[in-house]
Amino acid sequence: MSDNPERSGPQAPQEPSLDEQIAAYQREFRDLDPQVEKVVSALGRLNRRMNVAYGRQLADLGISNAEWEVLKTLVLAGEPYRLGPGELAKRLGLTPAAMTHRIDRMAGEGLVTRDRDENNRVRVIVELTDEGRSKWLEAMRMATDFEEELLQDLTSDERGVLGEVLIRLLRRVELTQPDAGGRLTDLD
Amino acid sequence: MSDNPERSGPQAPQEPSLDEQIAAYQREFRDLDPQVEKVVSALGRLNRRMNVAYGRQLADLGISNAEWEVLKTLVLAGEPYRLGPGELAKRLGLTPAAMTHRIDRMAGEGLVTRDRDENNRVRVIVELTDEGRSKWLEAMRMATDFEEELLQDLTSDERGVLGEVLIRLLRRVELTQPDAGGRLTDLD
DNA sequence: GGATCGAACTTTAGTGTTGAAGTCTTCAAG
DNA sequence: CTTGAAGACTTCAACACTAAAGTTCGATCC
Repeated sequence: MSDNPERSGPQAPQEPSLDEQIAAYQREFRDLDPQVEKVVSALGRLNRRMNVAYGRQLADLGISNAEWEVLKTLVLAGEPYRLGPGELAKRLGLTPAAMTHRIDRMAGEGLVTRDRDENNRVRVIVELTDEGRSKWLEAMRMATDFEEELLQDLTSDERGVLGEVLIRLLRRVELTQPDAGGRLTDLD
Repeated sequence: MSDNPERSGPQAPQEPSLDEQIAAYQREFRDLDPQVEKVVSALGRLNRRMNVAYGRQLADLGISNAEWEVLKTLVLAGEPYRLGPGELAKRLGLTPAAMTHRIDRMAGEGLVTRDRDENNRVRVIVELTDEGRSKWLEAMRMATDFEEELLQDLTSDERGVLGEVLIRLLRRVELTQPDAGGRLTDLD
């Protein structure tokens, strides 16, 4: 029972402590495995906190979480950092309509350009600008610094094990919930 | 660099495999620790997948992720399952305005009631109905079944360790990002 | 070579959220 | 008692997203 993760909004929710919450669940719902609940709750809570943190840092750079996602996707596509709106929408899990508007904004801010494909005038090509790429770089530096800091208390062994366990869980979810064609889907 | 978690929407994004993604990041960004990146990416991806799964199951019950959050919060408040809109908004991390509308809907669906406090007519009391409570119960059963299934490949030891590690990370985030008054904030 | 189908994107209508302004009640002064 | 100030919620305007309808270009068929 994880909270809605889509909220990387302004303020973090003010919630009871994890232990209090689990105790409350046990009170209201008899057959609850506290160990499972602890893992699931911590996972969700951690994620929400991290997203609030990312959102703040990105805001300092003058970009939104949504824009950051688009920049990331274009960079991951590799040189020459071009994708069509439809492809972007698919990779981001958005509708094409939402993509149109998001690209409008980002083109207005100079983060990307939007042009007709000369070879096929139905298609549109979205391309990262130099400014977009350097914003991505700045954001990436902030993100990796934050992530290093987050994991600083874990030994290298612990990090390795944690990564492996999470990937096992990810595989399990993808088995249970065949969404994305069976590939391990993105996360960062 | 986690994706925006607030999207528990309809379709999961179609992303490259985790390994492909990390390889691409290393190509574009030299000083990246693959181990850290793996943990962070898996964490975010897992969370998004889980939220899509929750969203689907809740949709089968006829409630949205947003409604589920409200039901959870009221149940966690304990008997008599009453809270004001302001308090609900705080616990859910929403603005009071959003809360007003959400309560409108849910009251219309019979999941909660909304009444003026007789002792202080400025205040409003939102109370879970029997229907709301039973929806919560159904959802809770589905959620816990899903969570058991998710963790089925992990031994009890592994679950315990995973929970502890996640809580350490949660503490670290809360140190770094003083949002919620220093308490371990909610997650499920 | 004109009609039809399909693909790729945009536009429109409806929903949900935020931030700011507004309303109503209570409490405290004068 | 009436004025002022604060608190709790609601309303309003703006924005972002979804689902569905619309537009435009390209390819295929006859």
